[in-house]
Amino acid sequence: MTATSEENGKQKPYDLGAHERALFEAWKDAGYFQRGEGFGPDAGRSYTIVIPPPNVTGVLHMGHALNDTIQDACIRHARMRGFRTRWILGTDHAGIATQTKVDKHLAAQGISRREIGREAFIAACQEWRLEYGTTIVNQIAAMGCSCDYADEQFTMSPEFSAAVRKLFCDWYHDGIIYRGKRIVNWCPSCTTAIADDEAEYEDEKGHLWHLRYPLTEPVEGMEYLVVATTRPETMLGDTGVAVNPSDERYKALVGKTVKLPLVDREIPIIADFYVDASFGTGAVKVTPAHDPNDFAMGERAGLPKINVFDESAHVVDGYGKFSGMSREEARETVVAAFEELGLLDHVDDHDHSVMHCYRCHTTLEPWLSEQWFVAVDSLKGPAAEAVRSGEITFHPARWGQVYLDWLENLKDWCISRQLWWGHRIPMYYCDECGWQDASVDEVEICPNCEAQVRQDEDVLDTWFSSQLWPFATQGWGAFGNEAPDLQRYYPTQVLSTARDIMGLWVARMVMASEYCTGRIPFRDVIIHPTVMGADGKPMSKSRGNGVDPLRLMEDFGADGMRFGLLMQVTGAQAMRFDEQKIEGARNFANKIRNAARFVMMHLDGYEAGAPEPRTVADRWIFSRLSHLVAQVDRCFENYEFGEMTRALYGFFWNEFCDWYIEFSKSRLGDDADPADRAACQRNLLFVLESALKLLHPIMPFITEEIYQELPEKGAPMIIVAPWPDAAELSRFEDEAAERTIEMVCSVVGAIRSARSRYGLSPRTLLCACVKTADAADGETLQAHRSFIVHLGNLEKLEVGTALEKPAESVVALGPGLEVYTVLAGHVDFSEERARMEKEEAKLAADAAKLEKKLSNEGFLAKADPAIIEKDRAKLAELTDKLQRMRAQLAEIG
RNA sequence: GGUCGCGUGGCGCAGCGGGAGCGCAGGUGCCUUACAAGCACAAGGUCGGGGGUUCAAAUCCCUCCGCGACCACCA
Repeated sequence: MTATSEENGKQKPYDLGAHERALFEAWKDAGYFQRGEGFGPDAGRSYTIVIPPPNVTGVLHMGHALNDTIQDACIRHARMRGFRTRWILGTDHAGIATQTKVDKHLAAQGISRREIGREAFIAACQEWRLEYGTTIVNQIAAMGCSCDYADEQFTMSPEFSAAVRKLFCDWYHDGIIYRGKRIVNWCPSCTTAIADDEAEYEDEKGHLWHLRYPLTEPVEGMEYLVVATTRPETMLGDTGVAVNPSDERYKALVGKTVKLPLVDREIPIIADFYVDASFGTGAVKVTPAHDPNDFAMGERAGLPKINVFDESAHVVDGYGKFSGMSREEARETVVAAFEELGLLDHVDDHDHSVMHCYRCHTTLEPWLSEQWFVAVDSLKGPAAEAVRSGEITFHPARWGQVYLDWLENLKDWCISRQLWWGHRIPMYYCDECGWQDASVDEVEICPNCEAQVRQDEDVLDTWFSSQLWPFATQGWGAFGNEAPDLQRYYPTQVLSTARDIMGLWVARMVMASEYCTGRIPFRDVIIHPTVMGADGKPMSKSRGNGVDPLRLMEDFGADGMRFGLLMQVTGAQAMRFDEQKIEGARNFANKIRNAARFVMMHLDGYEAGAPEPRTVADRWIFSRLSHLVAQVDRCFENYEFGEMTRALYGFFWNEFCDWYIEFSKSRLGDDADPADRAACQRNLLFVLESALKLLHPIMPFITEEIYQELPEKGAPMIIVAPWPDAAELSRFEDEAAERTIEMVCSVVGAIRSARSRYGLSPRTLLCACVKTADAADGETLQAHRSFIVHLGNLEKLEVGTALEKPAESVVALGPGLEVYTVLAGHVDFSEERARMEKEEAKLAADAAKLEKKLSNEGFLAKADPAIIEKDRAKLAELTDKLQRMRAQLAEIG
């Protein structure tokens, strides 16, 4: 929907890797992409998403890649939760974008649009659409997006056209659509009106010309009035000069007239509060036909509106030598003429912003013309209320205010475009009797006098049809609110989009939906951050900082790109694209594959059964899994995708792989207890399968691929496998187990650290002993000695409360325990001493800081007792550790 | 002009009132039979400047500086 112009080159469709393509086809063939029936307790609830329809001639860019990943994650999550899901896919005809492209294409063959005429041109557009329209849909498929490909929509399909005509007629008959002669932003190159939102401002260096306008009759000795303007050429259409009514300098002049030079027109001097007395000379030339503010002043003062430019911005007939000149020529000539007449007072440099066409970048001309408008006053109230009442929620929430501000400042919307590619305005006119009406059906004969009628030549703004997207895609045009799909799948749940079309599209959908269906179009609006280039600037061709998502998929896989993109999502308004993150995600996918391989290759003698925590390691990983599920659920609820990916990554890599799989190794060997091995196998599978499910919305391909290899599975494919139940898993939460594993890990870490400090190979077998202050801790460690022996690569491990420090050993202090690693012959005691002194100093400093805090009366009086208690415990631990460290130091002398 | 976002170790970011974290890059040691797209260990920051609120501030408020977006627009 946001414009991407890939110049007429045909984009090579992304070639899915063999695995990805096969999985995609399997999902599609099984019908999982189509309107789902749902399952489980939520089967009655619908979850619909409409894709922001990309331009039919567009190609996938990073914005789409991010946005479509977000939507696919949401819809896959909902599908696994058992909702009736539907992700509506389709493309936008993109009036001006497509027309420009086809125009260029024809021009390259020496064909002009005007020569071949409207019908032939539209046929050319259709041809173009058929040729290129599948490109972006295939690219979306390559990403693995689970859209309803079997029911692809198009904003100019017959069904959609019927909806567009219906709304136009309804609004016309309700008096919401009206025709008027107004100033519009006119593109002289595209020769069409452009909506305010479609105009782009660019700062330009310009001049402020000070022109003398001779008074018709001198007033109080004044012969002339000096006006300041940035656009001298428009003076040909001046019909007045305005000053501020409270401006003392000009009070005597109000009501008098000046003789407009060059055209010799006598025009009045009027007073209007719009004029800023402090700017320029305080006197403004008024050109109602070529400036929106002048138009307004002209209306107030009843000035005539004289159009001096034609549709291509050349001076119209009747202006002598100026006629036929372009804007630029006319400017030079007018200024020269003033200079010649001695009426050019002076010229200042002046920077100002100038409107340009968002399509072709031609400078826009404010131009008076007959156009169709939508009166927004009656529409904006309900649209604002929907957000104010919380019926529609923005994520992040602050965008709600931006939305409301946009509505607040909304002015009537110019919907007519002087293009050919688009929905032709369904207005019919009888030139014989003057009959005119809007009609849903085609009209050929005047119902009044039976003469031939003609249809309006203009087409509608593309956004006019886009605003119907959530419901016109569901049968509203043909069946109104009774449409079966509408009843089942409306309102939609989530709309995810970029912020630049918040007003243009989001707000208009709300207004249209409230009017047409009486309901909101969606409940949650996700405004995702803008993907910036590596330099922090918006991606653009001219900057050359763009990244092609197709290339990313080739290099890192669709899963890698998806996960890597979501990892970078923050609540901020922009994200700086970092390809290293995509690479990291690819590595993560590889890690998942390898972990799965490990689990699968240790299934000898596997027997199916329920997961059952048997060891503390089991209890620990189950507890961690339970927390993870709850966290991922929370992230989905709040649409926090960055946090979600970080949580999944951390769990899978740093907990499941780094520790749980390592713990498992000693339980899976030939000499292991068969009952424990069986439990371990089941538990590994259980955690793996759960993690795969949690990862599936983001990494659909690899998770499905592995799921298919699992020895048993609860669903034919993971895409419809039931989502892990946080409430059910919460019974596994086990703080004691988490603490125990923390202790075990810290002992292993102490041994590894000692080994590494002295440059010993991890293969060197060592002896260690752990002295605990608490007998229970000793027993716990004893119970897990195989883990410690295994991960610490020990040949001997002693645990006890009354152990002596072994000779030739180094020490590490933990809470209530001392880990001695024997490094016979390797220890450098001076180095060891230095290290321990450094640690002692740190402990002393930390303890002192805490002591100071705990002796602060204000703190004791006002702080949360739980905090105080925590700090006291912390201090006790630090003090204890400090004493033991000092004892250790004394011992080594 | 208005509104909003961002300034945290070399880089990209998380944390948003009570112990400064993650990823990448860089360092050291390892091809430990799931994974070198890997493993282990270690190093690295007075959280943009200043002021305020608080027992307590990276976290809240004000202000300044720097970067950026959006909306409006001055003839």
